[in-house]
Amino acid sequence: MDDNHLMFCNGKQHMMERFMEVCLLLLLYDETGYGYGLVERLSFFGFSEEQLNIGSLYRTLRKMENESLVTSLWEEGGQGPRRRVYQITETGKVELGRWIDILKMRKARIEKLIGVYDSKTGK
Amino acid sequence: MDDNHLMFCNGKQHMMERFMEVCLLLLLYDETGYGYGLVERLSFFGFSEEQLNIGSLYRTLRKMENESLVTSLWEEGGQGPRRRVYQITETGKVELGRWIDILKMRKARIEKLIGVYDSKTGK
DNA sequence: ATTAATATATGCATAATGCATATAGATACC
DNA sequence: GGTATCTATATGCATTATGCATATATTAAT
Repeated sequence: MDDNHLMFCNGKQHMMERFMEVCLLLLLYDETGYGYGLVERLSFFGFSEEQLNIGSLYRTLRKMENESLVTSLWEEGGQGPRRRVYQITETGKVELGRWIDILKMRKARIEKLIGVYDSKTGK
Repeated sequence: MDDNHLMFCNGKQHMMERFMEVCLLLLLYDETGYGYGLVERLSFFGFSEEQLNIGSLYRTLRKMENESLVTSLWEEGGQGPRRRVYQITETGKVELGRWIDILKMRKARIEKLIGVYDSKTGK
């Protein structure tokens, strides 16, 4: 069972975009980024480039801007198509901190569940 | 910040029902259960009884039955209103095993993300 | 010219999910 | 006997999440 398959259960994908949001906040924490370029940087967090839904990525970024977690501006004078460059806000950093707390709790709950599973299946 | 609050970010709740599904499969792994009674047993996995959406619980159980992960029958001769009692299927046990794999990977990704956060914020 | 790569964005359908509400039997209490 | 409460299951509605397909435009390569 490869990593890609592990993101699925019952033929459906689950809960990628919200985790993506946290990864994006973290990637933007200390440097700016633009949609297409963030694809590569997201792969570090387990989003394979083939599997990643680029439409979701753009929509997530715009939604985050709408919630004032990031700001964006069109890059000046680069070659190639224009890039919308995103920067995290203070609100975004606070939100990231909240997400970290949530993820720590979620991790604890997962560990608890796995512990029960192992005890029931004798592993 | 209490546990309840930790389930929220930006005023919205996230991703409870799918995790609930895995908890339900695990709770039904070695004994049967019915909706209302499972509320209490779910609290072990961090679902507080006040906060838990009972409507979601029933819908999740019916959906799981629809997917052949569990079967149900009306309990015979108990006192009080009738109970729809659920039992896990072999399919459900296989599905639970798949979910455990997914949760292990998700846990690893969370740990990775927290590691990066800590390194960026100097904790 | 045509194709491919880079780059951003929207439309549509389905699933997830909180909140409110409906239904109904059993029990307690006055 | 009537009423409130607890137990128990279920549905309707609105919003959000999310995959898939598609549209648009610039630049580079052939």
